[in-house]
Amino acid sequence: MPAEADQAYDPVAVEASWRARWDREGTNSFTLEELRTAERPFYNLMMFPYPSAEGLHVGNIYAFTGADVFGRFKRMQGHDVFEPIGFDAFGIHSENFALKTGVHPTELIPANVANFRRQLRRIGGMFDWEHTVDTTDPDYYRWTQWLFLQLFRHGLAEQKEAPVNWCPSCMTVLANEQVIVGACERCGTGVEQRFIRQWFFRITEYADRLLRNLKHIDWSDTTLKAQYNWIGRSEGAELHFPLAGTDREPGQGDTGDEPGAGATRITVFTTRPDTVFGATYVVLAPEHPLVDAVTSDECREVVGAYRERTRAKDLVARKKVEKRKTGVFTGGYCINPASGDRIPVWIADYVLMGYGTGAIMAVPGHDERDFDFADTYRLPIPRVIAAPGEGADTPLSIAYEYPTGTLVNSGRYDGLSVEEGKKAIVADLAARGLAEAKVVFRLHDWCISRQRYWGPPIPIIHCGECGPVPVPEDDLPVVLPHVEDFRPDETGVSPLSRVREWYEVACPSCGGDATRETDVSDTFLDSAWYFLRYPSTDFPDRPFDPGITRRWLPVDCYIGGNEHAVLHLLYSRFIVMALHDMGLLDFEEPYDQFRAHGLIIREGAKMSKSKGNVIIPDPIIERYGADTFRVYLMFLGPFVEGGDYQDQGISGPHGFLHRLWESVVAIEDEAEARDDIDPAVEQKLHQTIQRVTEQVGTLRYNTAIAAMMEYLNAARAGGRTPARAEIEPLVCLVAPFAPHIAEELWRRLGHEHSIFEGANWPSFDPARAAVRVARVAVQVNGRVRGTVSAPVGADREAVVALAKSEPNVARHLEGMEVRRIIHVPDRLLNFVAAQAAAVGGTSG
RNA sequence: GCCGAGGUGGCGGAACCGGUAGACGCGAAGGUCUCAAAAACCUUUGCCCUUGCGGGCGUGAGGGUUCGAGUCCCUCCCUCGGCACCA
Repeated sequence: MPAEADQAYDPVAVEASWRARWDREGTNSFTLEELRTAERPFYNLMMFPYPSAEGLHVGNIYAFTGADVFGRFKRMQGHDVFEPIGFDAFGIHSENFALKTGVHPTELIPANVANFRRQLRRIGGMFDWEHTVDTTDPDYYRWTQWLFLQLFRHGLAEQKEAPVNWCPSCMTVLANEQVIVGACERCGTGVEQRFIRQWFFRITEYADRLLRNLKHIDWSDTTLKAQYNWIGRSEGAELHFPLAGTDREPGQGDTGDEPGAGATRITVFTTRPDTVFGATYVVLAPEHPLVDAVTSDECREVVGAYRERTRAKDLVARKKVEKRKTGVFTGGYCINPASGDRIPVWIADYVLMGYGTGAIMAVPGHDERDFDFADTYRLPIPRVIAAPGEGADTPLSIAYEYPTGTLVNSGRYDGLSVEEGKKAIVADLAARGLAEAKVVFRLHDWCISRQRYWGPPIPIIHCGECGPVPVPEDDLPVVLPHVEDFRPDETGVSPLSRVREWYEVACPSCGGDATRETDVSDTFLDSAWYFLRYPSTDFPDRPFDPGITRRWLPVDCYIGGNEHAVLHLLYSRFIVMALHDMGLLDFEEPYDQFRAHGLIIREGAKMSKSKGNVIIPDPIIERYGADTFRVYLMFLGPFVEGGDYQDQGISGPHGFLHRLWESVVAIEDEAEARDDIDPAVEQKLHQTIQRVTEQVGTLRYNTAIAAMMEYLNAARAGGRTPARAEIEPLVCLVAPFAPHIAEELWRRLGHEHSIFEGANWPSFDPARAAVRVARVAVQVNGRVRGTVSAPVGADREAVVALAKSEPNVARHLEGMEVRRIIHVPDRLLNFVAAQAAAVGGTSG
């Protein structure tokens, strides 16, 4: 019946017609009723993209295809798979683009989103277009602002002073990525640090729980490790070093270590209190509040200059490792609480105010950075830990940092192990009020303030009388006002504060004159809860519906890039944990399973716009079709590791789909099943179903595709036409990878419904997959000398007999004495043999 | 510097739990079909020696354990990704 033209595989036509049918029939979308009643809900999430002007990047397509394959696979196994997509459209890139091209983000973003939607449809993702999210939509960010208010109410949002990168020429705050070797990326002016008041979420309160929960979530190993290291729990102690005056005036000791004039001691944090006898000086961060108090008059000028220089460094430079450490002596001294020695106080920019107490005790003998510093400034480097085989006087040529050994030069603690020393010293100092055991985390609080335009305004009103007052929830959203030119001006105030009718408001609490917060929030806040919104987009009056949320969350499978291994994933875990504690969610981890995918490179090189080697998907899809493109992307390497896109390689998958098409077309008109199923092909089919099922389930897509290719090759070997029962299951196996062609072939095989409606994933019969004859490798002294075929499970004697009758094996055993026989059933037989002893003499 | 991942044919990559290294695909060579081209199909393809049978070598380098190592252990080299001098 089909016309001649209908017989040839035309991917573009097939794909267009099936996309239309999916839309028409709502194949991939849920109604509210369906969301409420789905019996086997499976929430398949992927990281939503930033809709750039360049269009969908292959990296995005790679990630989405891999996630979509998994979703379709689950669906064919009978799950109700919800697979939403959205747009993470706020942020710095739109602002930059706008400043460069003059296109306002409010025009740019809708155009980009429209283009992304077109491209996303084209790649054949199973997206539910009835449930999408756009973070710049006031109907979305209204709830982002609501979320801020919940955190504020529960004491998890607070204002603190914090440093930012400031470009004095652009008069604006820069992100770390906008600072290029200490200069502004736009104008090249040197960047400096400024301290400004900003909003923080107190994620550190959750540090311990965020760390503990890592033990029971099913995530990629690398991602778990990254989170573990990022949170960075370290056990140690705070030690107090009483001030001891300057060179001129001796100090007097009392208590209290509050920063400022009255303070009389420096508190440091250390993980190695056992090395305290080796602390020969103390270093303060240049910003430390005690610097003024300890600095002597002689040193004041030098110290002031050094602090100036530090301030002039940008945040990126501060954190970079420099070989040569710098610092200056303050002229002040303090007392080592363990040894009682009077030791100098320095300041140096390798000590950061943001970590621990902003002060360290320097133990040059046992810390590499302190060693370098002491070496540079000729400070003493005593040894206080001896490794096995070393003594108290063994010279140190480098810092000995290993946490094992014995204490030396440490008074009455000599001879204790590192562990014992830690305990004893902290206990004794604590008894004298000079120490407390403490756990610190390297995780900082989450700064969500952005001094920018393109983001959701933070819903706070500042009132002279009442302080910061939350915007009443009924007044949400606080709509971002349209500012045509949001460039900063000489006034140095935020662009939002120039919109007076927006900026000036009555205080919701007292009614007096007040002003709105002009910072917008971090885009990481937008993405910290978007997965809660997707299934509830049908509800305009609540962020997430409790019933729907209970049915669909937590997310069953989340696939995304490891570039978000830390921040995004950690922040969303924190938000969910906080909402859980507020009683708004009944789970505390958002993602049951997370898998990080790899990166895709091209012809061995990283893709970048500047190199001009970026893959542009549209022409490839036009030429080969989305199905071929998808199969190729999944074939070129293990999904979790990424792979190398080689332009010519796509012809392999293309040919495969062609052959599959031809095999179906060759039999589609046949009335009923032919009877010529080849037993060998049948066996291979069952093996293939087994392999593909296992491998797709564990994201080993490349080998799953290889197995399918191998099977099709076998079914068509010698020009044979596969029978219907041989080819139909393959159509199903291919479907998650190449959904359009699978639908078309499924229809041609006589099925009315979509291949994705109903549990069409084929099952295999282990009995039919079982191998009956094994090929056993025969070795003589570990070298393969032949192969024999033996029935599966054949015993040692039988295999030995077969092996010995193999001529080449027999030849190698001639004149040898077999000492041992290793038999690995169904795999291998190894004769361990030596030259028979009897033969004397030599031979050439 | 630290953390993480990884080094296998001309190329991308396979290889269960230590058991025939190189599946699958690209590329290359030869062939079939065709007026021709494309597509498709068939054969060969790790390197070296050999007409053939067969043999030797071979998974970044060097050692080790083992009947047997791409896989386990030690030392070293290189590549990629991430980063925060975190005390």
